[in-house]
Amino acid sequence: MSKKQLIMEKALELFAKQGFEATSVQQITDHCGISKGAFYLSFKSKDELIFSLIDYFMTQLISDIDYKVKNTQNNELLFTYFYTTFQTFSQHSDFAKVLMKEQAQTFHNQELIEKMYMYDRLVDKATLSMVERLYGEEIINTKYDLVYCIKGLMSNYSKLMLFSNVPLDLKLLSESLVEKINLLAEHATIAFISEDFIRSMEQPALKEVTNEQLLEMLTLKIEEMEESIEKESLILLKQHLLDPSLNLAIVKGLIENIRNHPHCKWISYLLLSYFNF
Amino acid sequence: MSKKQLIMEKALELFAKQGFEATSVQQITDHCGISKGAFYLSFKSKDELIFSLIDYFMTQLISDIDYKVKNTQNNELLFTYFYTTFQTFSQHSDFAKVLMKEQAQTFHNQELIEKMYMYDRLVDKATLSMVERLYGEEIINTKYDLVYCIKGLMSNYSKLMLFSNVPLDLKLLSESLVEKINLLAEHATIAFISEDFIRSMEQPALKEVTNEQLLEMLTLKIEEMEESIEKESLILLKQHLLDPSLNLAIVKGLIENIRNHPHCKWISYLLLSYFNF
DNA sequence: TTGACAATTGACCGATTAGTCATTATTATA
DNA sequence: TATAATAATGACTAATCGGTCAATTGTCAA
Repeated sequence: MSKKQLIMEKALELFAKQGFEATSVQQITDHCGISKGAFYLSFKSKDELIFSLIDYFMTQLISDIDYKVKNTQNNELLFTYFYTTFQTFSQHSDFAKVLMKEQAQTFHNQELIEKMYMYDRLVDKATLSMVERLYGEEIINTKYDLVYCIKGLMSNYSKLMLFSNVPLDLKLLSESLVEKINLLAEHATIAFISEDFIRSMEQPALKEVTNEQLLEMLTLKIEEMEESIEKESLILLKQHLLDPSLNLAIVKGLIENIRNHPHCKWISYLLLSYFNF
Repeated sequence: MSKKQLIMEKALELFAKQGFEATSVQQITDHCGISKGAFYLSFKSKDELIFSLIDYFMTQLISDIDYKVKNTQNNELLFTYFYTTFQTFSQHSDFAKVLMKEQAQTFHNQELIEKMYMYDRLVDKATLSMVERLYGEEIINTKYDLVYCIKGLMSNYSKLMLFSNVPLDLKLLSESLVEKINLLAEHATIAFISEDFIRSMEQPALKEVTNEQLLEMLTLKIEEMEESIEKESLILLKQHLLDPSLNLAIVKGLIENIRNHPHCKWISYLLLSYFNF
């Protein structure tokens, strides 16, 4: 076994127990029986290690799911989907635990968050195409909800599987979920998640906007606006960004002034999030 | 506002954004505009702060849910359950985010993990009693699965609500979940989670609260409260605990008086279960 | 056996953390 | 106004972190 693999295996055990942030490089190297320096011969940083782990397992998981979805008869498809996923989680329970623990944006590395988000979307995509193939036109309104139900049930039962130490009957579990999802697909009528909603979520998450960016946008906007309360408000807001002197309540009011102007919606949205309103 | 409250509010904002571990005490005090020393005048450690936050919100949430479950007509119960929970999450979205982020055993403080586990079990308990009341004998085999489905769907849709920045139609969301759960309750036949399984997972949850504990809590609460109907009610309840003399109806009324005071939710929940209401 | 090179080590570094405490500022009282 | 009591401060400590690198050990052809 290469040193890299050794580190990945041993580190995964610790991450599953304690979480990524809570595990130090020293602990990992102790657990491997190597020195700290040796760690950095295999990985250039601790981030690169978790990056490798997530890439290694997620590519496998997603290609597995995708292959199964594409190459299974309809009558067995849903069962296969659940069963293989649960089996994979069961076989690689340490990784699954890490995934569960770190799912909610625990990482500080922006690149890693984006990677996780991308993998999540890929799973969604495979699930959606399965749902569409299985139920066709009859669930055209509720298909996104169906995907979210599958996700919700899977993640909750996975938690049960991973964090209870009782060995579970994964076939029975998968069958019970198949029954549930079939029921929902055939009889549920109220759609909550619409196509539009999905599209609005798909846009890249807003990065924290900087003072400089806001100033630049304000300057441009002020130039293009005609004399009005809105323009006056923008000017005051710009001055406040350059030299903060206004009461927060006043700032909020100024943003409120421009919030409904058709050309200022975006900038007011950014200002609101900049000032944490 | 007391300094303690200020710290709790400001810290919650940061925890929601960055997570508990990733937020330093220095950041919190900067955000409050106070010194680091001042923080330790209000809380004896960073752990005590997150402890207080979780206690403060979870006691409210659980007593709210419990009360709703006990005091809503069957035909509206499930909707009310979903709607109030989503509304609470929406109103206290920072706390809900912290809850989501830290749900998977991220904490290192053992006491805190146990506390979270206890609260989780209490929610399960309230949900189970709702399910039993709604569907009675017909779901006797699948009731635990039903509870887990409710949890899974709720947590997944809550994530959607909290981390998408689009305002959502919570009534529609609740209605769609009501439909789904009704379908599962009425038609699902395959049970995965058995009574035995639950029992094997069970560790001591809420111990029966004693007269002495209640007296102590009441004494503390009475001290910190301002003159009001609520305080008067607490004093009468304390006297009744020391020397039972009041009619049960009066006791129930007194508890009702304090039930909606934000600082009395937990104690009223404990009183209700103590008197078997 | 030697010497050149590669692999490995762990003491060390700067940064950051939770938490402390002598000092200073503020408020209440006489 | 003077004095005591209380509140607040921020420089400081000890510990831990990820990451580095001069020094040491191991390997193997000559």
